[in-house]
Amino acid sequence: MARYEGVSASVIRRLPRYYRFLGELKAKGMERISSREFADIIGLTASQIRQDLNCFGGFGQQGYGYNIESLCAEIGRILNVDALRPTILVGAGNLGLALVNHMRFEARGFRLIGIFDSDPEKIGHTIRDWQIQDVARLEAFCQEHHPLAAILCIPKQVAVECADLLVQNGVKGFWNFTHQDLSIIYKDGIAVENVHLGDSLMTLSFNIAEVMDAE
Amino acid sequence: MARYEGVSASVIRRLPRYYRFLGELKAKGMERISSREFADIIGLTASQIRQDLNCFGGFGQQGYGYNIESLCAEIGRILNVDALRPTILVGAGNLGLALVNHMRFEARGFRLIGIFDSDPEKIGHTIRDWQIQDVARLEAFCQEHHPLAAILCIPKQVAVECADLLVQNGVKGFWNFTHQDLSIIYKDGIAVENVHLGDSLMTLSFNIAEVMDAE
DNA sequence: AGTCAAGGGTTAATTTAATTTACAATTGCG
DNA sequence: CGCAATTGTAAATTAAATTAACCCTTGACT
Repeated sequence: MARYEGVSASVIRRLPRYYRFLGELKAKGMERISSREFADIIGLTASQIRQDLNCFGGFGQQGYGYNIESLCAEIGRILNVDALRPTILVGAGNLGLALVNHMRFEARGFRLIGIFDSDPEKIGHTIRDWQIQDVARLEAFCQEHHPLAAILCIPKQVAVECADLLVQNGVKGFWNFTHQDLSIIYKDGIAVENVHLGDSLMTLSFNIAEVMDAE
Repeated sequence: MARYEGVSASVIRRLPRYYRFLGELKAKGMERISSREFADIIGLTASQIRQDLNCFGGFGQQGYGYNIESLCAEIGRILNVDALRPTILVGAGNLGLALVNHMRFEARGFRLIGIFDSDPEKIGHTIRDWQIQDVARLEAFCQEHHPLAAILCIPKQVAVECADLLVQNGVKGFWNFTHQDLSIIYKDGIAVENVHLGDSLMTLSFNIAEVMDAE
């Protein structure tokens, strides 16, 4: 049984936002906040925030509000940001490398343990602390180091083949930047977060057309 | 009046997916498809596809199905992928450059006309066809070349200042990779597409914890 | 030509989810 | 000790997404 079955996906998607804003407030030195103040900052309503949080338990105090530090810690625990799952990157192109250089994986529950690519030009090069390995060694690596998560920045044509191999070797989640919709393939038991940047850009295209027509 | 007021955001967000799959089918040489077949491929139901498309008009033929090429063209027209809006990139770090190198902007309604950064180390360097310019020249550049869209890959602290300057100089839409939620600031008249990769990664963290607990 | 099966257009019905409202219960503070 | 603030929570409301149903057109086959 999953920990939080029945909590809707939209609530889950708001948690990282709460976490992000709370982290900023904490950094500013604030100690407590009411749902109303928080709502103004984050752009929601007070009751929605209270209701979202109550899906997971009561983290506030009546008459006082929420303690920023402890609420932040609670949401971090719900999101499992301390898990430090062994994670690999497959595909060391521009995008993959940008992610390695930019993302604070350790602050979000992931620990990078390997980078793979098929391009002989790239294999052997070192990015930060990691040496790019031949994707041919992927299965052997999995059997030795047991990654739980994988970041896919590879061409669509090889995405399914690669993902299947990883699933068979124990990977439980994908951060998927390929054009292949993996969520269609793995219905249960595997977590997939698709990031379709192209779709996002086209949505923007539509919305720009809308606001320009509205004038 | 906007062109498609009243069409819900979730329908809009499905359009790029339709467009993407139709493009693949077209590339495979297929000519026609029924809503049922398409539903199986894309992972939805036939009637949802019919209903989504009917928000914009009737593109199919009863007893025949949809002509793939013309449906693809229609959706492209709705999404405005032929607009070729003058677009700038602000922030030439790893992520910004990965986007420039990877995204097919021209296929999605955008034409890159300039790249800006504040780092003297970067200014002057050439990426593909574009020379990185000093962000101090941003306003002058806008007044001369009138960009309509901007891709923001800059630190949170300068995001609002930069966005305000661009809005004042006619920019109508942002593809926002900063941690600053711009959609809170610009309610109407400006299109904002936030891409919070950190939030996406945390959502994955939650979902991996869920599937692992479910076992 | 005529018949029939296939399949989209369209409206209605259903289900589900998101949101708001409301108020009792609790706490901090003066 | 009492008041103002503010959460917890359930109920009510609203909105949206989804499914179902059926008519109508089209193309294919005889």
